[in-house]
Amino acid sequence: MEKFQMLFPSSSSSSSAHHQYYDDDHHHNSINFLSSSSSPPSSTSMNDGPSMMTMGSSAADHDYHHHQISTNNDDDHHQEQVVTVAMGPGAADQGDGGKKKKGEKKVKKPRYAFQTRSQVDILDDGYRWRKYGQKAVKNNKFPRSYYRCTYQGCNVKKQVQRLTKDEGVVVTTYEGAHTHPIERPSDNFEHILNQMQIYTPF
DNA sequence: CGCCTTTGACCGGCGC
DNA sequence: GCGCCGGTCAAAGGCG
Repeated sequence: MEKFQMLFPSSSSSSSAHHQYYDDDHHHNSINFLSSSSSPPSSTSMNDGPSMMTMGSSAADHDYHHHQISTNNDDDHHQEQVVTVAMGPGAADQGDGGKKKKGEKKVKKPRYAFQTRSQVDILDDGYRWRKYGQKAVKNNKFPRSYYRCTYQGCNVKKQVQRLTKDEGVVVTTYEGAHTHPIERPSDNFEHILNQMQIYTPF
């Protein structure tokens, strides 16, 4: 998959983005915002990379944690304000997303990944998610969780995984884009997500 | 009672 | 062809 590093619009200068990342597989027009020298992308394949995150609803409500976006690269810096975003070609999901009906070729769906520093795995983005799986990940002691948006007709999926090396870092990978309004207004994390979508060439 | 998590089984792709 | 591996299904139970 392709990965890009993007700096969240923390407010001020967004101009200094020079991309040092590249997209692995397919280069489609995507965005890479990189700020400051961040580390190299997750070195290897997706094994250590993406994980699933939950944006669940009820669980996270009671106690909020502030998640700050940061970069991790399991090596050096784990406290930058950079987000790694993987973006693919536009859309993806809904029409055939991952499921192929007879004779259809599988289509790669774009994935959007970012890392956050948070004590809880579950970030609430305002959508409702239902967990449908959990698997152990190689090289990681923490399992990866798989979630799906419960909105009817919305096939957006999400994965969340915590890094072994830096327990404070949670990697969230989204697959597809929501085509319906957010069900529950939450904190401004939602806005960040929205901006990501704006940047996306859909 | 409805919605959600849990968990092992299952499946398709890929490498050997 | 077999086994690994990442991803998904579905039954059963939990919780508000």
